[in-house]
Amino acid sequence: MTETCNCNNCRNELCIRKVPIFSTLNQEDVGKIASLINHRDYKKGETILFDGDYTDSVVIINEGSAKAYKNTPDGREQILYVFSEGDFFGEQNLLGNKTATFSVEALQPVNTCILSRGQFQKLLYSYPEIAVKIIEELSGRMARLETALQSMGVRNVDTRVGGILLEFATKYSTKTNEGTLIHLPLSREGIANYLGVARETLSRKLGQLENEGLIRSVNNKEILIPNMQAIELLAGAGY
Amino acid sequence: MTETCNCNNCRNELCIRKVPIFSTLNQEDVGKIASLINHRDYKKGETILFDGDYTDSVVIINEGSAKAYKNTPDGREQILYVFSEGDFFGEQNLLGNKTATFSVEALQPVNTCILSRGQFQKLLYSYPEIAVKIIEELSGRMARLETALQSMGVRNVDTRVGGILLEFATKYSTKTNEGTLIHLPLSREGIANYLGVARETLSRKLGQLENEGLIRSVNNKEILIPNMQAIELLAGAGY
DNA sequence: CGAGTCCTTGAATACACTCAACTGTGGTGG
DNA sequence: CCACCACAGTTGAGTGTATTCAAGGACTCG
Repeated sequence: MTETCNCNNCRNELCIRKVPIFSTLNQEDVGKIASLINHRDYKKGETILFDGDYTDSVVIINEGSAKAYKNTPDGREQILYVFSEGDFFGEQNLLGNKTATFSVEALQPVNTCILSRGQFQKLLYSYPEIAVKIIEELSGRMARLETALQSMGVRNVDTRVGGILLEFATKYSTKTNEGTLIHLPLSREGIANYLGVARETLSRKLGQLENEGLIRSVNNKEILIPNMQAIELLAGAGY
Repeated sequence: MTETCNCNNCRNELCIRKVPIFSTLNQEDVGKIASLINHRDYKKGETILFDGDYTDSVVIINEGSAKAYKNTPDGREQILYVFSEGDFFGEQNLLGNKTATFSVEALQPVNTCILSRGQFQKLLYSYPEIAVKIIEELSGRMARLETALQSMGVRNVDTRVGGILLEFATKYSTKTNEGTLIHLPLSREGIANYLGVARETLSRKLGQLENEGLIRSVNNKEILIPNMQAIELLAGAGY
């Protein structure tokens, strides 16, 4: 049980090790939990969870990334989260027989670890530290939502674009000698749906920022930021 | 310890009994926790927590209501939550030495129960069911935030106004023979800051809804909704 | 290389915002 | 008890900015 090999159990251990909420567990406990895990793969564009569906499992992203979104009454799609390795969802069903409050769709090929509600519940009672980790994780996620809500309230769209560049810079960037290179997790349309603006508006704003020299659009998946402070100023102080 | 009286401990027990997260505890445990609690009162308009301040305590609203908000870069105030009896905040500081991510201001005279971070942490490890309750509570709060975010993404302001009327109707209303009477927890300006629109815009929209017969503004603190389904339609389907 | 999808650019429109004046309301003090 | 003041809310007019609709350009993937 404690040796590394290619059996399902050990593959599952690798899966668990990636997830922050299990980071406090010792090897033995990891092994126990590993045996409870199921896996499922999804292709890019496939829907992992449908808004409104009943579900009784907690899903952990083991590999790849996914977007969580709600469809608005006026036919748009409001993106709420971009999940990547180690993120989980479905915890809202922990107690009652609740239905999903958003849809989740794979942005890339995704591999998931699945725990049933019952198993997950038992874990929480056996390992209070996991519950605390989850509270910590949820708190962080709420802080992000709160910031997003604040941002949506800002009239000035430039500020909001700056805000999302900052957010992406902290999560999806590498440093180069030309500046910070952001690897966009979403398409332009996706970013627009995350910001809650029209695709075209985002396009115009990014074009404008490029003209002003604040960003350099390397390709559709990468944006280079020569001077991060200028973006911070944009996001913070507005115009 | 288990007898009802007017001593501080027993007053604290009453306080605990109001809070859903402690609802699973037996009398003895309630007594133990009661001895850990401190109290503090706030006048209407007083700030209970300042955004950015360091704080090491979890605050539970025992009586009254309060708004949680962030100031936006463009000088507005974006309301995130309306807390009332039994709600708590400060749990984001559970683990690290974090600072507050929003301000909280009393909307009415408020009485709070205060637990220090250390005490609260111990509770979580001693009573896993409290942790589970908190996860449940946070999940609910996240669902609300997610819905709010979705709502903010909707262009049509009528829809958003309808949405907030529905939300208030579920939390702050009484049934009368004329329809559903909503007791507004916020002023017009507050509602506007909750929706992320200008005060004047909200005023116009409410006036319009009143002309159409969908609502009746009884006074600045109460709105009567004769036909709730019409509001649901407004919030759901847009125009 | 071609088809489809995603992205950009342009022009016109609509909608909420801003600024400003006015009305109502609640509270204080003479 | 009424006059006054401060504040919250409403209403009006004009402006700005993002949206919409439409067309053209540029990727990406087979």
